[in-house]
Amino acid sequence: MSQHRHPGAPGRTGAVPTLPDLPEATVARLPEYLRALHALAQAGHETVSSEGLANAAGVNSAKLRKDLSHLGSYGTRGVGYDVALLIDQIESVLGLTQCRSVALVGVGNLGHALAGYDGFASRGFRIAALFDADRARIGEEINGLVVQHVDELPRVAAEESISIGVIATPAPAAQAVADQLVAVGVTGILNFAPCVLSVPEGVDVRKVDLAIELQILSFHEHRKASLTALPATGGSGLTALPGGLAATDTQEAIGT
Amino acid sequence: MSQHRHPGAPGRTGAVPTLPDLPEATVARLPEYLRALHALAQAGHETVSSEGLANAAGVNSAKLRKDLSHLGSYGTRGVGYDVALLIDQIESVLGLTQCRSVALVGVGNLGHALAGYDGFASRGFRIAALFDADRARIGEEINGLVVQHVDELPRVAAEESISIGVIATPAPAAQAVADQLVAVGVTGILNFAPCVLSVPEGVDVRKVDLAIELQILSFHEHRKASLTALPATGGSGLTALPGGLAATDTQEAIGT
DNA sequence: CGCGATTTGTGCACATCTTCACAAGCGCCT
DNA sequence: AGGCGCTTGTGAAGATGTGCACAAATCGCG
Repeated sequence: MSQHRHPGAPGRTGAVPTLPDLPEATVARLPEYLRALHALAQAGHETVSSEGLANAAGVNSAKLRKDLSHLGSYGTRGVGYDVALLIDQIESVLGLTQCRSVALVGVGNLGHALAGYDGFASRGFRIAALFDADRARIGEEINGLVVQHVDELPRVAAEESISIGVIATPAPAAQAVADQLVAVGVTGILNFAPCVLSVPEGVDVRKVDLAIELQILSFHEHRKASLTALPATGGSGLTALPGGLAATDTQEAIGT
Repeated sequence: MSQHRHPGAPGRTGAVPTLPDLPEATVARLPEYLRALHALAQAGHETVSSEGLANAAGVNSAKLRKDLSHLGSYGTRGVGYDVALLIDQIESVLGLTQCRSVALVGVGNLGHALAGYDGFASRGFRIAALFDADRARIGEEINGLVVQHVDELPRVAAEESISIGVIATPAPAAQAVADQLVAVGVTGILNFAPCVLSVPEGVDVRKVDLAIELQILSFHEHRKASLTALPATGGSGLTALPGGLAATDTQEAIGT
């Protein structure tokens, strides 16, 4: 809305002509479907039913069909979905047809691991540059990339268009880094620092906090322990209903 | 629904006696509140208003009040919440009053980083043991812990109670590791491997997939690019509604 | 002691997400 | 060609989550 700084090639997009206005919950699951589809393709499947794909992705088949229906009708009744076609469609919707460049800021413990993680490259992301604020770390080479000072960010961003920034710094430094990323036109940030970031409108921030995930697990452990410790609470008729443990984006009890 | 807590249990002032049956969305936010509260306590605040805490945690104040109301009434109208009391309450609900032991399986690139991550210890989790299947890695010492073969898991689990297992192995090995963890009684698993795990009922699995987060960001980038590239679509009535960019668990546009 | 300023806790309406159940469509077999 | 079994796509209902707006409660002050 305010700043449209398009990187270079506007061109006409050969892919999806409409803006499908997907539900966020669906968007969050599409990458999982994509991974499952790639695995199926690898295994030689040409088509897959909603049941089969849902199984591979760890979701309900009805949910999967509804999700896919939002992209259009790319299945064949009585047969299933064409694996290759569906892969193309989902990649197109997710914008993975072009390789996106990622800037990683903070090459500490976690940053190191992220820089070496090959799961990024294998899914269409290229780590374009590594930055750190610590002068002692500058010049270090990780996975073929040389760590640069974070002040170099504007220069690097001018050379190649960075579409996503990853923050793997300590929490106190994260806000300043976010500001710098925004300043060079980055509108998508993946934040591993345990803190809240303030960004202007139009910039997306996704947060991954490893300790939070553990604490959520801890809650469920705590609750399960309490349940087993209370054999007969005086209350209601239903005691331990088996299906009641499922969590929101937690897979549970997918029996063999 | 309304569970009233009798304060009249003399001498029985331990941790929460009731099972509050919290909404999952609330549980997922409690750790964030906890982090914000610790920061406030560090800064010397004794009390905080819902507005202030909501701001520090990056959420709506109404949502925060509703979340906290599920734990009981621990605020004072006209004043706010007692920071120290609220910390105790949330930690109690999350089961963080006892230090939980974590077993980490897979000390590759990511596992190394996790083993060295101090954000775990600072929030009540202790990495109790490191495992790997690769014989070449066994014996390596990371952060004061020696990497053991994953087959040692039963022995170690017998010595100290492991409540949570973290899987940081390559995807093909993850299911086998999960099975081994379940076999020794682990009922909470944090999975970093990009695959779906099958576990028996009663075992919680939370998944963190770094590439998926990037792909979700990619979608939003793609969509924003499409929006700016299409000034006037001839078709439907609604074109670009400005408030439609917010994502589910994505913070966006928290203005100054 | 009462009053106003302030803030919590919550009922209610709205939005989003999930799940069920079934009609419509497709291919295969006879 | 026609019927039959299978699978998709979707309307509707239910579940869950969100946000507004306001009554109830508390403190400080005159």
